[in-house]
Order: sequence, then C-alpha cells, then structure tokens
Amino acid sequence: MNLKQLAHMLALSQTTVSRALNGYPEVNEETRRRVMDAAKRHGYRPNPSARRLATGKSGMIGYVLPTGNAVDIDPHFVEFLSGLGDYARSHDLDLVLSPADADDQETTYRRIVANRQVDAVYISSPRPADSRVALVSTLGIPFIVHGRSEGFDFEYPYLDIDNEGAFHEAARLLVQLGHRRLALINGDDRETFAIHRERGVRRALAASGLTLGERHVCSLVMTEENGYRAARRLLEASDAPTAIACSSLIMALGVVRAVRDLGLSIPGDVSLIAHDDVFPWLKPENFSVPLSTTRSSIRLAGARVAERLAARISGLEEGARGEVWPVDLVIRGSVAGAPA
Amino acid sequence: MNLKQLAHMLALSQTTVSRALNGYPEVNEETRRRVMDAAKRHGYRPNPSARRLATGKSGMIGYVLPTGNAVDIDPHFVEFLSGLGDYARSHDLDLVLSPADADDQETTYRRIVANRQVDAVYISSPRPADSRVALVSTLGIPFIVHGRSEGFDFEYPYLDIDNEGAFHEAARLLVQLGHRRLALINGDDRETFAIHRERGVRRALAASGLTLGERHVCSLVMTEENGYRAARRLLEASDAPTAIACSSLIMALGVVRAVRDLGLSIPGDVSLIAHDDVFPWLKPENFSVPLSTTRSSIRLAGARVAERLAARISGLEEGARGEVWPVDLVIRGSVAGAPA
DNA sequence: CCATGAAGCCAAAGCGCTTTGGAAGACTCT
DNA sequence: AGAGTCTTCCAAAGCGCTTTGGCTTCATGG
Repeated sequence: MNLKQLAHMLALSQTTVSRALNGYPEVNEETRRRVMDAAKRHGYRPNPSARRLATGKSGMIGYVLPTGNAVDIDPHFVEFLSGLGDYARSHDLDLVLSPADADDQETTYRRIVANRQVDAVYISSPRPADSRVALVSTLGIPFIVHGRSEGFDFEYPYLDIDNEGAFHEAARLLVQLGHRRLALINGDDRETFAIHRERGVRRALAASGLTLGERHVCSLVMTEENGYRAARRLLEASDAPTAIACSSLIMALGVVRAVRDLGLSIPGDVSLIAHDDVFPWLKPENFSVPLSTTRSSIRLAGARVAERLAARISGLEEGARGEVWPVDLVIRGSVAGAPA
Repeated sequence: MNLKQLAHMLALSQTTVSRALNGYPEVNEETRRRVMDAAKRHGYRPNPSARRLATGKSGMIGYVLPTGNAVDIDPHFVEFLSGLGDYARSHDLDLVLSPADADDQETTYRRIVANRQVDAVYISSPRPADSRVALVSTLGIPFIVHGRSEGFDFEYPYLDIDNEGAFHEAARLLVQLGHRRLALINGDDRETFAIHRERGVRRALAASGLTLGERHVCSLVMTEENGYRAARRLLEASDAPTAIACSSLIMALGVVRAVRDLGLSIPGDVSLIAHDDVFPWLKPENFSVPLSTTRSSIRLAGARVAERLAARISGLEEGARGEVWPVDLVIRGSVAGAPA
C-alpha cells in the first residue's frame, strides 16, 4: 500500500493525502479525518526511503563507531545505549552505527553528513580540542557531545557530568578524614573527563596545601588489570598513598585485588572511592568492602542525549547549550580516617 | 556532484555512467575507465537514499534492540559489536539499531523488513522456539542467529559455540578430579545457551553415574550480585558442592566474593570454572586465583556473523547452514582435586 | 455586482538513482 | 551484398514521497 493507491482509493490527490497525513493546514479537517482513518485501516506507512529522498530527513541518529583490531569499545557504551535506545524507541528514531577506522573518523563523518544518512549525531569520549567536534560543527548537522571538549573558540552543545566537582568532593572528603597522600587512578588522560577529574582532585588538595605527587597519578585504559597494576605500583612505593580515587568500578576491582594481594585492607590501610556509572551487573555496594562512589547514571545521560538530539532535529532546541549534571557522592565502607 | 552532472560533464548518459560505475558488462572498458576516473577525481558518491529507493537495497544490517526501563542490554553486546563493526567497516556496511519494546519486537521486525530499511538482520540471545526466528524466517530477509533456537520444523542459519560440549568438558574434568557434588551457576535458562550448558554438565555427570541436584543448579541474570547470592546459597547448604561451573566471568566475580566471605578457598574448598567470552577489561588469568575457563571470543563471533550476513546479502551464502564453534578449555589455578 | 482573499484541492515537477527497451554502428558469416 | 549478431550507448520510465504553483469555489466587503 503506497501513497498513490491510498489516494486513488480515497479519490483524492497524492498531494492532499500527503498533506493530511503530515498535518499541513491547507486541508479540510473532515478530509483529514477520512484520510487518517483510511491510512490506519489499511496500515499505510510512508516508505522511508522515498520520504528520505524527497526531504533529506532520515529519522535516524548516527554514531561513528571507532573500530579496529586493537580498538576496544568501552563497556560503558552499552549502558549509554540502553538509555538512548529507550528514548529513541518512544520517538520512532533508529540509531545507525557507522563503523570507522579509529584513526580516520573524519571520512565517515563527512560521508554520513553528505549523504544525509542521519539527522543528527552524537559524539562520545571527547578529548580537548577534539577534531570531531570541530568537524561536525562546520558540517552543520545537529549534534550533541556526550562529555566535553575544550579549547575551541566556539561554543557547542554538550551534556556532561561534573567530573571535576565530583572528584573535588571525593578528594575533599578524604582530606577531611586526615589523608595526606592521595593517589588518582584515572582513565586515559587524553580524554577530557580524566583531565577534569584530575583537576578536581588537585584543587581539593591545593585547598589544604597538599599536592598530587607526580607518581601518584596514573592514567590508563580502564580495565581491571590496569587498576591492579596501578594500585600495586602505588602501594608498594615508599610514599604509598593512604587513599585512592579511582575512575571506574572496573578498575576498582583491580585495586581491591591489589590491596588484598599486598596484605593490606580497605579502609584500614587504604581508603578508596571510585566513580560509578551505574551498571546493572556490577554494583559498588556489593564490593567485599562496600565502595564509596561518585555516582552518575550513564544510562540517564543516554536518554537525555537522545531527547536533546530529537529536540534539535525538530528545531525545538537551538544554540550551543551546555548541560552539566551534578554527581552524587555516596559514602560507604571503603573510606575511613587516615591510618596513624 | 550527482549522477546527472557527472554524466553531462562526460558527455555520456546517466545510464552509461551508472553502469560503468556499477561494473555492468555492456560498457566499453575505455569508457569505464574514463568514468571511474572522473568519478574519483570529482569525489562522486552515489546518493544512498536515491539508490535505495531505486534498488530497495540499503547497505545496512539491522538489529532489533530490546529496550525498556527494566531491560538491560547485555554487556557482551559491546564485544560482539566490536567484531561486527570491524568487519562491517571494511565492507562499507552500516549497522542500524532499531530500539523496540522488549515485549513487542515483532512490530519492529515487520517494519524494518517492510520498509526495506536493512538488507539483513541478526538475532541474538535466542530462546527455544524463538518467535523472532520464525518471524524473520517467514519475512524472507537474510538473517543469521547468533546462538541457537530449537524446536522448529525448519532449518535456519546460525552461528553458535558448542556450549554443551564446553560445559561437558568442564564438568568431566571436575569429575575426573574426584568431585562428586557439582553445581552450575547458569544464565537465564529461558535462553538456549543456558539450556545447552546445563545439558553438558548433566551429561558429564551421568557418564559417571552422578547427577546435578535440583538445588545445585541456579539460573539467573548474569550479574555479579546474582553470582554472589547463588554461590552463597550453594555453599552454605549442608550438601555444598565442591566444584562450581559458572556461566560468566561477571558472575564468577560474585562467586569468588562469596567463597571468600564464607572463609573458604579456591581451589582448596571449591573448584571453579567459568565461561569466558573474552573481555578486554576483565581477564580470568587476573582473578585472585587464576580462573579456569571455557573460552570463546564473542568478538570473533561478531566478525563472523557480519561476514556471513554480507555473504548472504550478496547471494554468496545460501541455505540454512548452522556453524558451531568449538570452545577452548583453559586450565588455571582455580581447579584442583576434590577435598577429602 | 465585482473585486478580493481565504480555503481546499490538484497536477506535475522534483529528489538521484537504476533499469528497461531500444537503436546505431561495427562486425561476422554466408 | 544482405542478414544476423555483438557491442556500446541512450532516452525515458520508474522507485514513492514532498512540495511548488496554480485552479476552483465560496464567502466577504465596498
């Protein structure tokens, strides 16, 4: 059942039927009702390919997926996707993942924009002065950055959590508890979030005249193994920290293992706070010692990004509005006063 | 730059240019060269929307993503996606995720097929007599099932690992080591993979005249917490098992925690084998006691599924070929002889 | 009573590609 | 030389929708 048939069946022109269905004003309400009725009864659904060719709109949002043999997709992605998908579903949006060589995403961005394959895109894991942000910005397609980039002479729309604030609060708490040697086991510090977190920790320490030692900050891909290695290295040193802030639950698993391997205890010898993106399959309260966290649901962020993308597509949202979500500091058993 | 312009510029018809570019035989090789040359020089790329409208082919593969507030996407998904994306990239395929109400995926399948939004789909986490398999099969779109369904009177193409064989081997090893009371901490037993794994364990036990006690098999969503609870319940019982087979590394984290909480040790009191889908961020060899596993890279499976989908789209693969991959049994420190 | 404008509808021209149904010319064969 | 056969190209008809630019009809106001 296509438009032509439907129009014929109603003894109307395609024009009128199309307009009736799309809510244009120049059609009699009575007629519109007839049309919508018939459309529903016959299960008419406009062919998206045709519509897309005519309008240039695809009803899809895009994501350029960096791939490659040595490229691992962040497990956070799936949670973000849950939220995004949940919103997208209720608004008839599909999501298209365009795999790209991790080292040349530009080509792919240009392609999907030039081909009008998607109506909007989002960018994740941005770095300072991220070339994707600049690119997409000049390409003129609606977009939102999940996270933040920095160092541009222009504004852009983003959704980020207050990473600096979160880690500032976490570090401040630890300092208040008497800790003097803090360490930060961070994610890849080429990404903005990691930079912000480090900044937060430093600021909190500075407020008490402390500093974050060069060897007390690690920046690594967030795997369990890296968490272990980093913690082990930190704790075996002569100036071992008495408290650790850690950028992910997965790394925290490794930290806990290292602490145990060294015959130390949490929070007796080391206090630990980690960032929790709220996975359904790994919960900080279930760590052997319940883990204190800075918590922010990445899933909700996904839903919000989808919502804002939809708003931008339909013109409801404009301009370069940045949105920063506060982060909860959740205290559990893994922090205590500094050992004597 | 569109076809019309390119044709005009070459003083050829659109027909000829189109044919030259698409490798049809009825065009002079000399002409073809000229055309391809000009196309490349001017960066001509056929508009996919137009092509799709004309041909009905989209160059995309589809996945119906179950969503909902209470629906969690399996973290395995992201690894599978890595593989899929990696292959897709090298073959200019995009992936479209169509979010659907988890309880009504049929509507979405029908839509994407009717609209010819994708050239092929894959189905994951199938259950016995999975309605999606039956549906997609009648809809007549190329597809592959990742995993297996059962109980149909027709064949269908799938890619699965030998879950039964893997757990059979694992259980057999444990029995050989003298264990008499095994337990299985399984995934959701509405899914085929879990059924197969249980079958494998039972078969191995039966071969030695043993059985899997009713209370010795747990079937739960694969979270750390569920692993903990299950293990705790098992090990606190009077007929506690001396060996546990576990369906996921994430659950195994919980198992390990439970064992420790109970003051027991691995492998002294309990031997443990888990299935490893090979995550980059959590490795069995890094468990406090290196974990024995049944190992199969879900990422490779993703790449293979993409490869086969591409083959089916282009007609290179036909029929209902099922493909079952063997699973490695990797012995590490977490298994030992049964306690006296 | 005619000009004016709004309301409601339509025919047709795109959107940019593929594909059908020739047609012209070159070549082979008898 | 004439008939048949390739080879190589083209004009035009889709694919199914949106949108432009009218064209009626009818009510309104001077």
